[in-house]
Amino acid sequence: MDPFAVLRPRATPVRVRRNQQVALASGQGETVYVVRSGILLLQSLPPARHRQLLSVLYPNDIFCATYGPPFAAVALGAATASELWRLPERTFELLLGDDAGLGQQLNRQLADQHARSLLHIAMLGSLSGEERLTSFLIELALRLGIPSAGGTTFDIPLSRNDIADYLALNPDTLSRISSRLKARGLVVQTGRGRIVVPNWEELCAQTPIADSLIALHGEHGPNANLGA
Amino acid sequence: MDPFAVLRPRATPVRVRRNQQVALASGQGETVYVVRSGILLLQSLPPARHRQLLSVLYPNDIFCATYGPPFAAVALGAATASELWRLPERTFELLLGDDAGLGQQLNRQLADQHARSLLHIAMLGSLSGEERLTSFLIELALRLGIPSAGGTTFDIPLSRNDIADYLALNPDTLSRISSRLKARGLVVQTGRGRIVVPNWEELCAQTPIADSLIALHGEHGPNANLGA
DNA sequence: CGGAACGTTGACTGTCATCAATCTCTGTGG
DNA sequence: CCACAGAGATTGATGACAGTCAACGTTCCG
Repeated sequence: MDPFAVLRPRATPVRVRRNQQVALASGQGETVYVVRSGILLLQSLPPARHRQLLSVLYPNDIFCATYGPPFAAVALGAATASELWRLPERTFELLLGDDAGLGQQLNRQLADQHARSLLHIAMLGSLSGEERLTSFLIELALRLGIPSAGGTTFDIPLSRNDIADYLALNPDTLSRISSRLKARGLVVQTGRGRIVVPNWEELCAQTPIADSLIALHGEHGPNANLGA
Repeated sequence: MDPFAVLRPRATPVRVRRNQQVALASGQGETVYVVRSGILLLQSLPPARHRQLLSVLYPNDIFCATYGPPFAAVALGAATASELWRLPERTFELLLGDDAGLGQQLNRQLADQHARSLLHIAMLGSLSGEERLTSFLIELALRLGIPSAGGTTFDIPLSRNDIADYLALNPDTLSRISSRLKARGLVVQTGRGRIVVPNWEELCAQTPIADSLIALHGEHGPNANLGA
């Protein structure tokens, strides 16, 4: 159930609050992070340019500064209060050497994250703004949604600006798009940052990558039923 | 020098011609491919929609169907005549278990490829069409360029449409952009699909991600000098 | 209550996609 | 060797979508 539980004795737990940044260039040797709970955002901050969110990290996701992208302005920030495990890269590699099964788990995990990045490329490259937002809502519903009376309910852990930067849209444009979705009844807003999807099939019909999203995110949330 | 040479005795060499597709869903068990020479393109072909190139694979890059993205219409095609090594996934995992150093090499390689995907997300998300094309030309120059009299020379192994699909641009728009670059003297065309970059610094100044491109692609080509 | 941050909406602008016409290159056959 | 056909590349005209700027509303702080 918990593929990385074996790391626990060697890991340093780290708690971060919402909007807190996680130090990456820690000086003394590189570090591996394993997300235990919460949601983190990998972002690039090019000078004098819009921030771009590169990926959203969910529990069990792994981030490693050396394995990660070597560009200057990359940072890891918390979208919600989160718990991480921190391991020195050297320790991590020793543990991998000891346990072949762990290495295989690691490969699968990293491959899964890579696949999500590739899907995100396809999203940015070939979908319209409206399709991108519906795709993202489907992703969140799969990860965070809980079945409820009027449909699937979930909180949106990212701010408006975060979502805009993730989907490569302007915050203004994003606001327009989400107003359109609400007007069409595809989503219902119930309180600040809380969303209900009344008709799952109809939402999925709005984007050509619904199947891929279900394949990549469907088995992680508390509601594998949505994939069916 | 050749981190994956140990795979040779267990691998099946596969040769592909330009534009040939590599079968992915091989039925009996999953397969791992290691690129030995040439350039391959990972593409997604959503129904009734534009093709999107997800990544460009260079020698030593690894592709594995299970590790790769699980969406329906993903295919691997050859941009140039190429040679691959094919291994059953099971064999690959056994070899990894035998040799801890190999596992570490594999992790580094996959991490490098993931970093390239993240950089591509940043490209699509935050760069203009013109910046995307110059970034791609820098990438090709780093990988394929050879120093010559008037600057750095290289052949472009992708067709116009391939490049457009990779950069998420329309072929028409791409043509306009490349005409603009030629008019500004940033690149010089010498024959079909052959390019000379007369002024490397000036080309790099056109994109904010030049440093990242050099970090990710600079140590692979025959001209590490460009990174300096 | 006031202020700041964030979100929404409208008017305008710019970039890129689309469609269509023309041009260039390449290979083929007379 | 030249003419021709076909594919691919270029270029122009036009339109749609998203970005920008500005004004207004809302929420959440002190």
